[in-house]
Amino acid sequence: MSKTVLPSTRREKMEAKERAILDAARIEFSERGFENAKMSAIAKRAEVAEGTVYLYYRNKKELLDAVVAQFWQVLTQGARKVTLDQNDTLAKLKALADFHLCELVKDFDFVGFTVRTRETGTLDSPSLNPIRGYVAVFDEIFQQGVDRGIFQETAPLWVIRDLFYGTLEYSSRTLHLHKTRGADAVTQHLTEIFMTLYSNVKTASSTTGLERIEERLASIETKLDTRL
Amino acid sequence: MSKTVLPSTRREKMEAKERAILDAARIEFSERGFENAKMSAIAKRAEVAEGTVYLYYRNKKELLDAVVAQFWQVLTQGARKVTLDQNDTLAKLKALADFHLCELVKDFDFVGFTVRTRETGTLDSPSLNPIRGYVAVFDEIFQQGVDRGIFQETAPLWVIRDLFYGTLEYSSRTLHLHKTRGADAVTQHLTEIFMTLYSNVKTASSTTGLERIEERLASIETKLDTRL
DNA sequence: TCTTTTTATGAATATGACTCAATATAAATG
DNA sequence: CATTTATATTGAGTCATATTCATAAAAAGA
Repeated sequence: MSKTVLPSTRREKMEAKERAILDAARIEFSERGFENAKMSAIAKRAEVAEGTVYLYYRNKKELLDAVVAQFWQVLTQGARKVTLDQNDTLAKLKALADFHLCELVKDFDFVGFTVRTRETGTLDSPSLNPIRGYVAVFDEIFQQGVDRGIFQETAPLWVIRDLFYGTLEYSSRTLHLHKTRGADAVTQHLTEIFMTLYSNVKTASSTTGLERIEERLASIETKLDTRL
Repeated sequence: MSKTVLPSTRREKMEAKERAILDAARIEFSERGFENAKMSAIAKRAEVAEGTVYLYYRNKKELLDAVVAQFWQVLTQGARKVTLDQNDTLAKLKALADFHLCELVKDFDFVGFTVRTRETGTLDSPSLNPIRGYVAVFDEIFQQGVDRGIFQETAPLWVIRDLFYGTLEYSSRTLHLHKTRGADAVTQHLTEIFMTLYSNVKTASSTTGLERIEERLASIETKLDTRL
């Protein structure tokens, strides 16, 4: 029985060391980029010998993969959290878009790392799974919208998903280069697209168009009134 | 005067050598990727000594930059050609989208190379200019649409541009991984977006004034809601 | 032809990822 | 607790390859 109780000490030590290496690698990679990051520097930062790194990660590339995987896992947690705070499906999407764009601009380098990871990875390489988990967040929200009857799939889901993430990823580059511009405009626009393109609210009520317009105008008026 | 007439021989020789190196590099890079490409192999392919390469390009990275720049230049030519064949603005956009997506899937590696190039490049690094020239193709077409009165800028141009290229680039990855899926669905969908979102053709469809008003109201509402 | 300048060469250097025989540490055993 | 066995760590050494530089070849000029 001791085998299952005590080994924790030893295993814990190793796990701590693995974490230390991973953390050191994350810092080194994002500070210097992949090419310029030195394994020796990572080892020193993690306070282990150079050879030790290779006991935990087969090579530099695999170490990068692990760092990237961790990045997407953390991002997924954040996305889930931000998303749960919203009730409305559209608000969830907006929140996800804002979060995603903000994080990508902040940790811009990791997008590049991810591309590099993708280059060599096969279809079901473990390093790609965390990204799968991340994109699934969008899929779930959109699916929920379809279930609730407020969205309709006017195109294959993957097409819509690529529109969403593609726009955000590309915009993050632009925003990263031209720091002045606002991220709001992007997510705002994206939200509008989802409203006008996939929304299915025609059947929502049996009231006439005129009444609906009057209702909305009244709502807008009060909102504007309270604002000023 | 001989200085301006005869030097052509010498200069031409050098230019030919430079081209040979660039061509060799393009082949080597796309066959093996950046990391695995060997400078010695490039030199051998170009039939020059290893040191000669460094007379024309400061280092491996700069050689890659040159290859990437050439790639986008060629792409720009292709895009211009494909685009000029169309009269209708929307047809131009569709043609550009089809071309872009097709080329990106075909020469998928170069997208990765470009990211690598972007990583180290500053805002006006020469390696980024060819990409500028490329995205300008879209800008011109869209602007033309605005001028002709069939498009309206419901968002800043850069936002719309990023939607366009972002969607296509991201989709090219998906298509590259899952070869089975159709690229048509993507460009088709994108075209629809441009039709419904930016189109300004009052007479085109059977939409009533009521529906249009509702759409505008909806747009105003999201703007207000998401502002909070 | 001889001199000077430019261009090309590839052996030598430098760097950094990766290996492995030697060593230290921990667990198991008696 | 001493001893054996298993596991983990070390860092000096190997190897591959990008980059340099003294030297040579080629071209231009006189």
